[in-house]
Amino acid sequence: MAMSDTLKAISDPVRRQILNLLKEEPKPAGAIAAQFDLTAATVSYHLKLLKQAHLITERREKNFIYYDLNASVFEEVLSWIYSLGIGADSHDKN
Amino acid sequence: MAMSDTLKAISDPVRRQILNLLKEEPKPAGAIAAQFDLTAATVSYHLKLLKQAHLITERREKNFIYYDLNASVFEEVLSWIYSLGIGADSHDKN
DNA sequence: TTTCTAGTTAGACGTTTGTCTAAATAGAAG
DNA sequence: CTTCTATTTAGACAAACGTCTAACTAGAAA
Repeated sequence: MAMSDTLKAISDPVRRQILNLLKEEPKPAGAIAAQFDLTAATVSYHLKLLKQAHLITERREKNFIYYDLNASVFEEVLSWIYSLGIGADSHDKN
Repeated sequence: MAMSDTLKAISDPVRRQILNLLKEEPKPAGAIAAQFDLTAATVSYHLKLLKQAHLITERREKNFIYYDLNASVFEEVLSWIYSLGIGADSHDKN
């Protein structure tokens, strides 16, 4: 179930771009929405799906809701991809 | 465009299972379809999407069409995931 | 050439998805 | 308390998706 949710979540380009935006630091919903030619409601819908997939977490501060990336859920996806036998390229952290 | 196609393709559980089936060796469409409670037409539809995403290749032999896994297209996906800053776990080939 | 076999293509149909507008909520500020 | 700000929720809707049945195609076999 978990991996299915993760892959469904990142199958949409808007949601992938949201993750890219959160790579550096947490951002409030408004700042995220400002990067797209979409209504705040639509971006909120995408944030909800990312949250349900545990790819982001939220934290309230003043009037703002900050969203933060949680890339750890990708572990399962990586394991699956590698189980298929990936090419000889190196994607490790060294 | 390429990564989008890849992620869209693997967002469906049937298509992921097809890739799992092809991990060991190429298989004809009929043998693949036999693993699912779906019509041959439906499985053919999934094979077409996987083929368009270059996740599989096909080769005709006698009356059969053999499908073979091409996991190399995952490279781009892996690069993106790692660019998000993944956890400390090791997924390399050593 | 006719027929059989493996698989695809076409068309229909219900479900899911992504988007919008309008209304609602939570909390900050006055 | 009232109002303003940031964001979500509800409802509607078109487009995309996954599935089926029926018809078609490519090639093997007889």
